[in-house]
Parts: sequence; structure tokens; C-alpha cells
Amino acid sequence: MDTTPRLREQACFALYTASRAVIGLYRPMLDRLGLTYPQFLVLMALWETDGLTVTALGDALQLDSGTVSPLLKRLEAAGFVERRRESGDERRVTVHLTEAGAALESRGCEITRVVGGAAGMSPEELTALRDRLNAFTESVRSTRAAE
Amino acid sequence: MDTTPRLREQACFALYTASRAVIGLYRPMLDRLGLTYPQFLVLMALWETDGLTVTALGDALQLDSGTVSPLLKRLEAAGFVERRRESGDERRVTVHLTEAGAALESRGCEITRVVGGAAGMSPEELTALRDRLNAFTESVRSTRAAE
DNA sequence: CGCGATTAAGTTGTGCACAACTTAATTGTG
DNA sequence: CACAATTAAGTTGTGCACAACTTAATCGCG
Repeated sequence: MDTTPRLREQACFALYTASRAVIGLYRPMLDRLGLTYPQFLVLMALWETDGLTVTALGDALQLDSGTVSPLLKRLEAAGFVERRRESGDERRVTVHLTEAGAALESRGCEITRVVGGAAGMSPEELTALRDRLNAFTESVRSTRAAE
Repeated sequence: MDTTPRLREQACFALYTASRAVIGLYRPMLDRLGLTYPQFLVLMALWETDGLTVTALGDALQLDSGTVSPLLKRLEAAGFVERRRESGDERRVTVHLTEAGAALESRGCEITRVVGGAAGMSPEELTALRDRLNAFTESVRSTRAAE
């Protein structure tokens, strides 16, 4: 009996591949805005709530400070965000959209619409897939925490 | 009317997060074998079919030579695989498991079982999710190719 | 056969991810 | 109040991903 799991049969591999495929679809469109996908996620978070701290951004994106800090440094160098040391608590840094960063919102929304259309499924199916994935992530995270 | 897509509502973001979460679950287990997740995928492909060329491995993992070549260099340095320049076509390099690489198979299979169990869903649901993700990837890829 | 086009693998450069660590500010407890 | 513990952000080092490129071998067409 063959117990070796085949690559193509693995849900984890399908996940890894799907994630890279969709980011690859975003890439040429985001290139025109001068953004990478993680940078785009930062802007999405700020379009929703401007002035988040570095930690709050990390929570929203599920990324630690070692990833977020250099990401913000590049976004600031590109002129899309601005970092401000908080006066109340000098440890905290809040991140704010610049004019240029705020101005990308409508083009950014258009890109998410185009990508959604490329999924090859209805909005309802896409929502169901998203919920399934979020439940999966939650289960995996609780297992990690319980180790 | 608010048309800005929220981060948590995006299927693409759920995908990106789920992929990183599950790789994070693999990490401590693969660490004990001295492997990263992409390195583990290479071994899975070779456990199924030993002696693949670099290009065939790239096709199996959906990665280009710029990613696979250094990956194989590290796997070879770790003593899990061996590269052989083909005598028939000197451009081609085939990748073969060493004793040590082949010996990891049973422990590797056990890890995939443990991770599968952490998904928080039945094997049938996991299979359905996998198929959904593969259909998604296929649709996204065909859109990319058609641009 | 000759030679331009193609193919295989590898290299270079940029930007994530993440573990481990550092620095500096703040908090809580005696 | 003192000061150890905690917290916030950033740094360092490793290993992907991927675009763009290089090198070398093979192919195919005239």
C-alpha cells in the first residue's frame, strides 16, 4: 500500500500555489501603481482606518514587526505613507496616508474587482471560499498555539 | 456608499493568510528534519518520482529555475539530494534522492498527517477545499495568460 | 553542414517572511 | 520612588519568490 502523499493531492500545496497564483495576477496591475502585494495590503488597511500603529498594522496583516518595519520604510520612501512618533507614548509610531497614498484608493479598488472577476466563480462562491479559508486558518492557529 | 474593500472581506487576503499559517504549522516539525517547506515539497516530488530534471521539478512545484536552483543547492549541501548532469543532453540536470533524503519519507508522511488533522475539517471537506483551490488557481492562471 | 533560434540551468537583484535579537520607553510592584 | 518586567519598533541573518539576465548545449531549417 502506497501511503506517500502526492504533491497534487495535498490541500496545503494547493493553498500555497493558489496564493502565489493570485499574487502573480495582482503583480502587473500593482506594478503600474508602484506597489507590491504586501504594500497594497498596508494601504488597504489604512484606507479603512488611517493612523494605525505599526503593531495594529501587523495584527491586521498577521505580520510581525520584522516584516512590517522594512515594508513601511519602503512605502514611506515611495511617498505613500508617513510615520509619526506618538507624543503620548514615545514607543508607538502611527502610520498615515499621504495625499499620494490616499489617491490610489479608487484605482486599488478597481484592481480588487478585476482580480475577483478572474477567480472563475460567483461572488457567493468566493465568499464561501473565503469563510472556509478563514476557518481553516483559525483552526491551524489554535493548533500552533496549543503545541 | 462605501466601495472600499475591507481587508478581512477579501478572499485573496484569506488565501495569503491561510497559506502562511499552515506553513507556520509545518515549520517546527520540518525544523526537526532540517527542512523548510519548499525543500519538503521538493522531497515529496522526488519520493513520488526520483530523478526528475530541474525543469520538471519546477513544473511540479510551479516555481521557476531562479527559485529551484538555489533551493536544490541547499538541499544538496544538506545531503538530501544529488544533482547529475545528464550524459545524453548536457543541458539537463537530474535530481536524485540520497539515502538520507529517502530515509525522511516516513517521518515526512507523518507530518502531513498531523497537519491534515489540524485543519479542523474532515478529509472529505479538505479534499473539496483542495479542488476548489485548484480550480481557482487554474482560472487565475488562464486569466494571466490571456492578458 | 552551418548557424540563428530555442532550451536548460544558473546568477543577480529586490522584496518579502520570520526567528532571534537589540534598543528605548513605559508599566507595575514592592 | 526604584527597578525589574514588559512592550513597541526596529535590526540582522536566512531562505524563499520572481523578474531579468547569462551561459552553454541542442535543435532545426536552409
